[in-house]
Amino acid sequence: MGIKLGSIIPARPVEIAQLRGQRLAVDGYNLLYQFLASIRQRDGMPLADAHGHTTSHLSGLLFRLSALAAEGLRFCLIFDGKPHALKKRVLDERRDRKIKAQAEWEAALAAGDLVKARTKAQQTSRLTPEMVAEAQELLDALGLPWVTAPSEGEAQAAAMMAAGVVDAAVSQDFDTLLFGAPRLLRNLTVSGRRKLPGRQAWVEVNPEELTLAGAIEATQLSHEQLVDMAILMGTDFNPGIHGIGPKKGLKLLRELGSAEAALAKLGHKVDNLDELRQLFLNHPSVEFAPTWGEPRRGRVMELLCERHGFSRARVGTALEKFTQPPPPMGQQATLGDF
DNA sequence: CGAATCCA
DNA sequence: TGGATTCGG
Repeated sequence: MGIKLGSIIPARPVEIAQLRGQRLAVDGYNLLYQFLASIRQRDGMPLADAHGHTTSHLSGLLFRLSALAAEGLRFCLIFDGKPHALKKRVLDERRDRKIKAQAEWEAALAAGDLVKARTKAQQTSRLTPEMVAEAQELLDALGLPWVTAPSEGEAQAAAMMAAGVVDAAVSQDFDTLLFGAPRLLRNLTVSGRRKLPGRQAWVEVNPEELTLAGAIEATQLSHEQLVDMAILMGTDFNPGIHGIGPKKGLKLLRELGSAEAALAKLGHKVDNLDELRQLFLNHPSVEFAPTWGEPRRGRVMELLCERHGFSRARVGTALEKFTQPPPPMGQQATLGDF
């Protein structure tokens, strides 16, 4: 899930139109998980085909990527590889939360509380290897490149940006910046206003851009010091110091300059400090230069329509968006322009 | 979630 | 017509 850095790192809103022509490295699990959690029916069940196989992730992937491809954005998906042994604690916690949510979902359904049921159902979301494999098959059929990282996908995306083969990383997690990605896009969706499942409430979710340079300027900390601050707060690889969040973490690093100094002052010890630092500053990655191709209509139709019962008309409309030229730059044409 | 549809 | 609601699989 990553680190809570939203309060101390500046974000600037970006328009989709400003991203035309850019190559974006998307955190694949992050994206599929969001679809799996959010594309659900009122009782909380995900979309499924006639055989009961979940299709929310495929629906989300096709319609999100086609809508953004129509705006001229190009995507490369990055999937996590083998998690580091130190991530076990986080993964175990995640699994336990899902088991608990499963029971609460069933209880809410039995009590007839559909709103609560949906919320709990979302928390049970689990991406299976089959779902990931089918999403990758869809990407192949769409002509979109993807790569599996040796370990953390966010580090792979950062390395690809450094190599100049993509222009930005797309993820909800701030960790991407700690892995050294110069530029991170969050909330990259099509529509702005989003209704909360509860009741009469909406939230604005607009795409925003964060940069490592912006984080460094705002905090007056180096990249290495930002990593030290995160280690004090707790990361996916270490539990952190109880009571240290973004505010105190920033203050400590500003005043003392390093995790060692901060730990000494707090009377705490982190045995594997250097190993933790290296996980962010020198994470393994592979060389990968993405290339983009045309969608193979037959393959997409076979996968989505024949195998999973998607509407041929809806899939056809989505496919056209990959080949249609993007609208011209600048403000949208209105009737007044004619 | 995005697309399609509904309706003041 | 566009904001709210429902559908999709």
